[in-house]
Parts: sequence; structure tokens; C-alpha cells
Amino acid sequence: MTETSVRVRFAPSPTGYLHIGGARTALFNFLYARNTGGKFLLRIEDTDTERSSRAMIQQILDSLKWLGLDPDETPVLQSENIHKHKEAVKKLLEEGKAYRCFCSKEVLDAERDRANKENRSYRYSGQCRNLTEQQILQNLQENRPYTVRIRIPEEGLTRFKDMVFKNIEIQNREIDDFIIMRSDGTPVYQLAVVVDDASMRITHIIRGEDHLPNTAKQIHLYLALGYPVPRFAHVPLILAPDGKRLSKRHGATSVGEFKDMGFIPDGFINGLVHLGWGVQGNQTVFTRDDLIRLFKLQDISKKGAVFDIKKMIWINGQHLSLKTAEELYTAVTSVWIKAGLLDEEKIESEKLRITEAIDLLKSRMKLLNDFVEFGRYIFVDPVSYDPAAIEQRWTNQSVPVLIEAYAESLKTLTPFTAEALEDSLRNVAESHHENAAILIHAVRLAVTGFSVSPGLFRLLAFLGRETVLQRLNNSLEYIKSNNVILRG
RNA sequence: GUCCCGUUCGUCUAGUGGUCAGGACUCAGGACUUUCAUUCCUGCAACAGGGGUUCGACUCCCCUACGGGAUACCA
Repeated sequence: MTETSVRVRFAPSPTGYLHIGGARTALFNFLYARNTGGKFLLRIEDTDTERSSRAMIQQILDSLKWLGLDPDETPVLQSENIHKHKEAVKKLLEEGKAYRCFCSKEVLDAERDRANKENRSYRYSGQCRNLTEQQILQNLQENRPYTVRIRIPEEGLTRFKDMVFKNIEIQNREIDDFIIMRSDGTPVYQLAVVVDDASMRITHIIRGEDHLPNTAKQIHLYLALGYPVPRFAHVPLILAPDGKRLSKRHGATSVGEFKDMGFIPDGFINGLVHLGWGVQGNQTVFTRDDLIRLFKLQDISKKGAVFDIKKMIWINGQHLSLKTAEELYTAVTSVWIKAGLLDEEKIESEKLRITEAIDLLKSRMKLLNDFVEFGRYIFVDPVSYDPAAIEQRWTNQSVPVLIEAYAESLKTLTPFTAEALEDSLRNVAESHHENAAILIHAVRLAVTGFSVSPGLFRLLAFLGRETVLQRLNNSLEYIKSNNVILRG
């Protein structure tokens, strides 16, 4: 790769869990890097020590790992770069591109309040913009606290071409001489990002639309510091169903919660990518490789997207059927273990059998947790039967007779295969002058407890003679002892 | 308030001057002489409003409305 090769970063602040919005930003960065053969980096913006925590950093790292969005280089901690930030401020000060501001916070706040009350837009008065050497010296000698402000040109226009939002123009007079270093000597975010992105040699900044208005400010910093200005791509925000911005306080769900719901990474990512990205054609389900191949920043929409969990679940189901039972093995067995249906040893000892069970079920599942709810009967006899199904499938008076006859025939059936099981069932039905469907439904309910399941005969073959006979007998008993009303 | 941005079916989106405005989710029907939670088919449903420009606007321009973001010694 040449030195112009793409370097992008995801820069979360560890003040909370990684949620859907952050995950999507990380994903877009990752896809862009992979699509262009560039590097995907991670920087933790932990300068707000009050709100940041180690635990949160770990959570974010874990979530990214689960999503398969591993950074290509060691993650950078912003807090470790403070000396660089301070140096940059010093340099700006020396070159006169920034200046010390001795106005107190109280005075500033009061001015802002007044402006708001009078419905004027607030701007810094510029009090300290042109202090003389003399005045500055005197203030310093008096030990008056100061912040440092960047000097923004009073005239002119700042413009840049956003890769999503196209041409953006902002009048310089709209940009305040914003603070880049606090009175306690710590640099402010706006300065820190610019210095960090430059030192990480970031070529493309892909981030949320909420940073769009910050961009002009940052461009002035790049210019003042003599750094090359990177390209920007702002992605629209994700909205809650009421159209409001999705936030921690308002409907945002952490990545961990989606994992717990039973999403698999590829399904989740595919769902995520539809929030603000679309490509010509009718494809909805994309593998990771598809996305890497097709992803273009130009195809990101400018409109905020409302998050739709139903579609997300459907997409996850598509991925579940797309994957092989082997690929799903670890994920599915772990939910089964958690549900107490399996234990660790069997994962190894019954690998073949479990793989077959997954294969039987997977095309009908939407979330991993469905394997527990709808896959129970793979491991244990039904302890109850769906009441609606009882009403529908067991109330025919010939049901007990049919089940009994079928059970009888299964005692000696060889081989115990799907084909043989089906032939046998049809024979039983026919010899009793009944429709095979009646028996099929009755048996399914007996064996699974549900009115729905994978193909019945394959399932019976899988469960084996002993289990099937046991469950058929159980059902007979249930029908008898619970006085299931029989009608002709 | 000011600045910036946006507005195609309920939702996610395709569409860049001439299309019956396409697809997906959801929902409703139907098919698969075995169920559906799989699969397939069918149906419902959209260019925010008003002005221009043009032979012709969802597509270009302006205005209005609505929505979002930003306006911190937070990130």
C-alpha cells in the first residue's frame, strides 16, 4: 500500500455501553477500510475522566470483538496523548493563532444567558482577542486563570466537501473563537480529536451527523496546526420510532442486549447496515463479504433512519438459515447449555447428533433463543401441549386408535428412517379409512407439544424409536386422563 | 433565536428530466393432497405543500411547513 492508503478510526467515548448508533459508525468505518484495502483503527476518547471507566472500555472492546470489527492496530487511548495536545496549544499560542482568554466562566455564562433571554445568538465578545503584551503579562503576574481560544478569521467562508452531505459552507463569522484549553490546563475535545487524528494519520473521518457543525471548527484547527485536512463523511443519525434521536435515555439498545436476544453477528451487522445505507438492486440479505465488496460512502443516505427491530429479526433469521449447522454449532449449543438442555460434555460426545438437530431446526429460527423455545423437544419429552393444538388435533375420536396403531407398527419398523416412517403412517391411516393428515398432526403434537415443527418424519427418525414410542404413549395417557373431548 | 442538514409506501430503501415510481420488513389473502415459524405467489400502501425552470418534473431552483443536529472551560 502506498502512503495515501486509507486509514479510518472509530472513536467512542467510554461513558456507556456500545449501542446501536456507535456500532453502526464502527461498522461503516470497518467496511470502508476493508473495501479500500485500508486500515481500521480504534481510539478511546477517555479524556472526560469523570464519566469514563475502565469497565466501559472493556465492554466496548468486547462488543466490537463480538461484531467481528477488530481494529488493525493497537487501540489508542486519548488520555495518553495529553502532552501532544498541550504541545499543540503551546505552538498555536506562540504563533499567535490562539490567545489567552482571562474572562471568567461566570461572566461568560451571564453573557450567554442574557443573549438567550433577549433572543440573540450568543457569540464570545472577543474581549481578550486583542490584549496587548503588556496586559497579558500583567494578568499572568496576577495569576489570573485563563483559557486558550483559537483565533477564527472574522471574514470569509469555510467550505468542505462531505462525502455524504456534499458541499457544506459556513460563514466564518458564525464560528466562535472557541476554547481549546480549559483553565485547568487540560485540552478540550475539539483540539484533542484533531491532534489525535493527525498523529494517527487518519485520512477519512467517518462519524455521526451530530459532528457536522463541528467540522468547520476542526478544519480551522487543522489549518492552524499545519496538518493536512482529512476527508469527512458524516452519517445520519439513527432515530427512535417517534422520530427522535436514538440515545441512551431514549430507546438505544446496547449491542450486548442484541447478543442476549439471540442475534448472530452477521445478522446484526446486516440489519445495521440498512440503517442509512442502500445500494442499487433488490438485495436485502448481505453476507459480510458482500458488504465489504459493495460498501461505498457515496451510498450512505442523508436522512436519519428509524430503527426497526422486526426487520432486523427477519434478517437475522435469513442468516441463520444461510449458515451451516457446523458454523452455528458453538452459538446454538451455548444457548442450549444456558437453558439447561445440554451439558458441556455432550458438546463433544454427541457432536454429530447435535449438528443434525441444528440442521433440522435452523431454517425456521429467527433468533438463537428460538432454538430453546422451539427446540426443547429435541432433548426432553413435552411436559405440556399447546391448548389450541389439542383442541384442533386431538379431539377427533379416531385419534387415540390411530396413535395406538401407529405406535404398534413402529415397534418393529426397520429401518427406522423418514421414508419408512411415512409409509408406515400412511398405511395405518389407510387401513383405518382415515386421512393421513389427521394422524400426522396428532403425532406431531404428541412428539413436540406444538402444532408446528420441522418435517415430521425426519424429526421422528432423528428422535429414534424409543423416544417416539414413549411420547406417543404419553399422549395417549394425557388424552385419556384429561378427558379430551372426543368427537366424530 | 441563530447556523447547518434533511423530507419517496407505517418502517428501511432504489430512483439523479420522460418509470405502470422498483425492492425489503410488517400486515392481509392464497399455494406447497403434512403443519408453519421455512419457501413461493398475490394484495394493501409513498414522491410534505406551494410557486417557478422545462415540451415534460420524484428528479433542477425558490418559498413555506414539518423534522433533526449544532450552538459548553461534554465527548
